[in-house]
Amino acid sequence: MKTELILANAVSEAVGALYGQSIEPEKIQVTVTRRDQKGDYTVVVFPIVKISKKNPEQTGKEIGEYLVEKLPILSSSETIKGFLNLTLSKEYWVEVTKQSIEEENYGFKTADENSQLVMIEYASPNTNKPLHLGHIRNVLLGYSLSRILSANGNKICKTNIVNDRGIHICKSMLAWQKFGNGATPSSIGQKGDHLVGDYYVRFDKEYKAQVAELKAKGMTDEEAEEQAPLMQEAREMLRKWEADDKEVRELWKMMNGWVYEGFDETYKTLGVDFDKIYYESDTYKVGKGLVLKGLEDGKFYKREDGSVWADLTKDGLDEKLLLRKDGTSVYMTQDIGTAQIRFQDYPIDRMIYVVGNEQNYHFQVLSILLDRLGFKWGKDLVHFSYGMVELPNGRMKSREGTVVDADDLVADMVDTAREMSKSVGKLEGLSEEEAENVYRILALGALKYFILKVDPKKTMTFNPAESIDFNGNTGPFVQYSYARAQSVLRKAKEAGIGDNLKMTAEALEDKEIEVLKCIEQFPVVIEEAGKQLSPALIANYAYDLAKMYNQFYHDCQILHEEDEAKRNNRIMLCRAASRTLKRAVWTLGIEMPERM
RNA sequence: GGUUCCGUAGCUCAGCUGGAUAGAGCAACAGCCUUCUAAGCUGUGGGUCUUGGGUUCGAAUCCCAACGGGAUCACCA
Repeated sequence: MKTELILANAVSEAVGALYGQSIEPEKIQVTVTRRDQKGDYTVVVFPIVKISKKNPEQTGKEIGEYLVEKLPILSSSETIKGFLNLTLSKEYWVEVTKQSIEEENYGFKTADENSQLVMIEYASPNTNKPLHLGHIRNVLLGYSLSRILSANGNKICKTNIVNDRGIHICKSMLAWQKFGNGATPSSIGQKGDHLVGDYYVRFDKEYKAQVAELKAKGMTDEEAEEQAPLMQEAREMLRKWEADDKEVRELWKMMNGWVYEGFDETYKTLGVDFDKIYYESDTYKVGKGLVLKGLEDGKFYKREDGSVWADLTKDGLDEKLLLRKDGTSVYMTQDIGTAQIRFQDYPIDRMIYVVGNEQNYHFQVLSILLDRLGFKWGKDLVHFSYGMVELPNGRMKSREGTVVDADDLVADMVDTAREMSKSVGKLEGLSEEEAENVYRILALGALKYFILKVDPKKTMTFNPAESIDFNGNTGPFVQYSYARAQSVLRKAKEAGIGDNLKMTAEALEDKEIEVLKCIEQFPVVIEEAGKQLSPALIANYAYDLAKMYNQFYHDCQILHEEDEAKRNNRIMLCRAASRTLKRAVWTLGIEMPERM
């Protein structure tokens, strides 16, 4: 049981015994004691004063004395200004260390047959452009959430819905047909998603030229945009695609195939994956069927022009289009279809969509519609909404070429990690291959931590120069703390200091208890992060622990300590701290280097 | 305009369901490498928590309003 809970229960009991009136344990606030005060846990006594009818000092003192008497894990109590500070016994901390080292799943819960199945959708790219910085935030958040929920004992299904159809893909296809000269990823040595993206850009360029030409001949903007031959050809291609034209479909399959290979590579370098990928080309028709059925059942209505709408005015929203007058489906219809198919494939208890906050309204509507159509999780679906990533000079704009490409960014960061490591002269003695792996781990650790440590719903600024920083509140700092601890453990082993050391309460020092207090909080943090769906909570926790450990590490001797009991304690602390760090950071998808 | 999110140090961000003197990092300045990793540690300076009300023993945190900023309100996805 969590320590906070034990203490809250005990206080509740104490209040009953001392003042003859009960108070529920939930109403008692137990928090970790401020670092500058003596004690480990603090009980706020103000709410109890009403029952005790005594002043806060007196009340705290009485409860404190009662608790120390009854609870063996407590060693002392002290009341300051209405805050009852409790100090736990040293034996207790020895026990915590033991648990955190020996329990494989310390702080984590394991899924069983009664666990909820949570499906998490993330990434959701279009197939006409490579992934960019915005996708990175999305993918890292989604993947981290899956790990956090898994650590909280949920069954997880990671999924991705690929938007593989529509006019945007036709634009790429058309430009490639016209200007590509048969270039393929292998023939020109370019990643498939980048190749296809380049032709999307090419389309735009040629199209604009045509529009300009037409306007010069006296057309209005609208006319020119409408009548430009390229746009007409792209529309024609989409019509052919819809009509299952063999040639267009072949081209579509081939080019999408290139894109998927490119995406897979990016996902792999980022260290994320999916259990099931859905494609809109497979799901968009299903939504149409559901909408028509809903129309029959009177849940939606048809306008004179033949378009189908949902009336959401009772829910405080407006009316939403579900099928165009020509009977084709829109975005919303597709999402309904995808939901249906997923529900058939898996017994989903909870659905989480990781999608940017520009779609808040869409998901509000989707939730109501799914609920209306009878999906049991529709009402409670979670739109995990995150803010945009901005650059120091403003939003990313593809037109201005300020989009930060995902692959380029990772490559840049690996380069920086390599340069910095070499200039500091670290990693000497490692093989080229081993060193490269460390650079990769550091670069990704920096990137992931930088993005995950901020509150998802806030728009964040991504400064390429600063994000690659390896000092201060960063991923590499956490990794560094781990690597140092590993180094101590390695050297202890080399020196023949055995594996089965025992921690002893008598030799336990205050500084060590500070670190252990942090380790003891780990299960609480994981649980809280699961409830709040917050990777940021864990990232900041990991930094706190790493910092505290580093401070501890810095001002005491470990291997050079002559007192054997103290030395053993410190080595054990290294082990406990590094394991907890590694476990914490696992939920963020960050790897730990054994040395750096 | 409607809906919604945000506003904390010069900059980037923490601050959980109200609790003690509002915290980190970066940047600036001053120290610390014959000792287990200096990607580190220690210290100094830097704040009207946007503003104004309210709730109460107690508010950065909860409520209301104002101001400022983002997103969205398409037969695009």
